[in-house]
Amino acid sequence: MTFSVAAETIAAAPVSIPATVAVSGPAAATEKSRCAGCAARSKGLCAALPAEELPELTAASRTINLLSSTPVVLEGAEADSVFTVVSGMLKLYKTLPDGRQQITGFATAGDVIGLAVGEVYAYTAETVTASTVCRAPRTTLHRLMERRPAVQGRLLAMTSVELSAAQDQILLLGCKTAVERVASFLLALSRRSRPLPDGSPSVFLPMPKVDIGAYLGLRPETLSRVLRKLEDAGAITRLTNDRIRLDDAAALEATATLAA
Amino acid sequence: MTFSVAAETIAAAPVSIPATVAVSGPAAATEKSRCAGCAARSKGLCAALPAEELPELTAASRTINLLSSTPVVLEGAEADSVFTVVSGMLKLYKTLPDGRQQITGFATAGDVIGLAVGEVYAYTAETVTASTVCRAPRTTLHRLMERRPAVQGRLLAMTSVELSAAQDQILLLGCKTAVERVASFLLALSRRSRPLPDGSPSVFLPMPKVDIGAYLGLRPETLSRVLRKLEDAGAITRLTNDRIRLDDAAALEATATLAA
DNA sequence: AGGAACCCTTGATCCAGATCAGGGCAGGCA
DNA sequence: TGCCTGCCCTGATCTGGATCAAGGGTTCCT
Repeated sequence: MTFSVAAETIAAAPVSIPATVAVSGPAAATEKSRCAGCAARSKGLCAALPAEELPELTAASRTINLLSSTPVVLEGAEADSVFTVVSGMLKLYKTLPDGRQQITGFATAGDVIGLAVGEVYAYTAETVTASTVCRAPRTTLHRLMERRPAVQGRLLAMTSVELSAAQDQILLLGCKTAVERVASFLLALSRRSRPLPDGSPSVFLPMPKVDIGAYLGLRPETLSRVLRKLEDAGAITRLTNDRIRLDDAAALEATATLAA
Repeated sequence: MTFSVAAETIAAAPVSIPATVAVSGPAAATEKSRCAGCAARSKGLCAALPAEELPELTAASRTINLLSSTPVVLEGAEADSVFTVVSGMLKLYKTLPDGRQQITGFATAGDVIGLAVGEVYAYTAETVTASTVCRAPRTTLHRLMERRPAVQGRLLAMTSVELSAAQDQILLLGCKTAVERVASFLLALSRRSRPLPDGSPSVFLPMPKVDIGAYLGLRPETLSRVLRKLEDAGAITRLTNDRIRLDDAAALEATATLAA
């Protein structure tokens, strides 16, 4: 069963899946174009859309509010929809038959989820925090791409950036030690988030430690020990469980052994 | 220094780089369109080109024959050209400051090398065997994409496939054991090569063992031990140093623990 | 308030694969 | 012909991170 069924039939959703909080689709969209006011309008694929395409997209898409730990797409399921993250955070992962999981990435506002090469999704996507996503049929995306080369160009650019990030992750997993992996991860995240009021860079880690470990190819125990070591060395401070301040970014850079 | 300089000025090439054997470009192309008869005409990006675009591409591109162990693009160098592999095999790798190398992939006929997100190449590409590649200016590719959406679509498709492969590699590096990695690698390669005359699948491994190790995140000693274990178990036979026959693909599938 | 279910952290021990070391073989060159 | 340089294989040992085990904190539910 794909999540989309649950999204549209809230009452019938199995209790094992946390309930959708709200859905707004064609029925709820009394305004001319819900997309025009969307928080993700200027991000991801939608940034490549001229205003005149919005009404059709509004008609074809649905905005879905999700609690945390809710699957959005399932690895191996028929890939009939694509999703844009409006807010929140999701984890994308692949699973081996015996249950081992590898997180391939985290998706935030503007990221597109569910693009598939073949007929089925290549990974599972699940919310880490309460999130809002926008679902559109795959066919709508294809039609938009045919009509608007800019959309295809934008998708190519986004895919290329993702590919580059995936190759960086291959380097991390294939070559780097535990400390190097964690330092690289913290620095990469800090580049995408704004610094604290006092100017020092920080990172927000809403996901459990076991997920960060599954992303970095480490066990949560190892992650915990590495963070402690970095904290003892004065490179970071753990402000709360989900917020880390980078006190010595230069030291982190040095231990991250970034690619030339 | 980028390789392109060496390619066009053979006599001036430093001796440390094995010499280019032959170059055919505008000066050598007396025929109407060299591209029309190219071995890679039906592959990769060129497959998306209508015949009427070929003369311009022929005029803008150069075919380059290379000995083995010759760099084609260098990580960090200005990304002014893109290359299509016509024949042979190249390895693509990233390097850490201390010299550790991670091979992110091997490129064969039809593969495109040198696409960059930013201004510089994200990896080094170097021939593993004697190879023929075709070089074109990045601007030519951009012009073709603007004029022919099909080219952009093909590039998007190729990039998406590469991204999917990269995510499989992330799963391999993050989760799998040494035996599982080697079994997955052999099976993946066997799917792309034709079986032996007797019908059994086989793989051709022209690259040194240390390169296969650098691709799988293993030391060559470990790779050697794993291959011996698989051979003792009757799953494979090492016919020559660079050719392995898969005697029991089902057993390999089982040990590869492929993703669901 | 009690307690159940998670997380996170730390300590002790284990092991898969890295590292170190040495020997054999094939191809290239003087 | 004989040396030399890579590459490959195998054995011995080491170690970084996994695994096993246990305690404490927080949140949510009853």
